[in-house]
Amino acid sequence: MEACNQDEHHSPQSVVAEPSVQQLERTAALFKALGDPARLALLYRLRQGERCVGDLVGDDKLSTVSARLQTLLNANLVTRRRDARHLYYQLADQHVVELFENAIAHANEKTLIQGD
Amino acid sequence: MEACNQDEHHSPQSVVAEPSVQQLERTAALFKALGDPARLALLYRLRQGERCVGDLVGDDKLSTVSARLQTLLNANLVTRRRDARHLYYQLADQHVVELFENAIAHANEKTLIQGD
DNA sequence: ACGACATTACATCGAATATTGGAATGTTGA
DNA sequence: TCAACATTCCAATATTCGATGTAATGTCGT
Repeated sequence: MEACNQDEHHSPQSVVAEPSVQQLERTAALFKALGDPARLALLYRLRQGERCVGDLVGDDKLSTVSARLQTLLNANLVTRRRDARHLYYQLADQHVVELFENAIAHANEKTLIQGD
Repeated sequence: MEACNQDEHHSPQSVVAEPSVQQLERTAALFKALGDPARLALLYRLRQGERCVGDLVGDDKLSTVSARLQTLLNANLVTRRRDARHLYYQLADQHVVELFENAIAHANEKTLIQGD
């Protein structure tokens, strides 16, 4: 069995320094939260500014949207503040937008061949 | 009910131009594939160069690792080439590394408070 | 073509996750 | 404090996902 070591370049560029198990888990959790079209759509709408839950309810149930926002909140992708009876959600930071756009770019790039 | 439009800044910066449903789905699929510690660990190991499946089997079953690689392949995160009986997997592009590192950075940044 | 080996494909099962209705919580204005 | 409203919490159900054993595929050397 074992017999195909390649070991090409020991690139010391782009150093992340051995991600720990915890780091991997956190990062995976972050990606997992991003891994749903409905949640991505929410994030996208939040790019235009903060919104309260009621504003974000489309055809979905309120509790559904609330749960999605909760997921994004747990992943630190959004923050929220209360104003009167409303809870306003907002993107956590510009970082998120970048991740988002990078991913869309990558996703498009890699699927050009297969036509849209 | 409906009554809390905010509409802050119509930021024309960072333009992704209305992601279509398909784009959202693809992007979500990409993130979903990244949303697992074991798969991230595989990607991390592939940063050092291409590896065949046998080399990547740790304590896990071969079929398990193969399935993970398949998931990454479907998401266009890795490519593979055949050499004799071995299939060598490789990161699809530098894009992937960037996404990965951005995410780790974000994940760390956002959890500093809670101690490691 | 045959036997050995590397890897994938399929089917299954248990675990994790999403959706949703309804009850509970918190906030406001009177 | 009470009524109305915005949102979350909880529990049940439905769906999706990951790990894995086994069968199948593909490749090599002879």
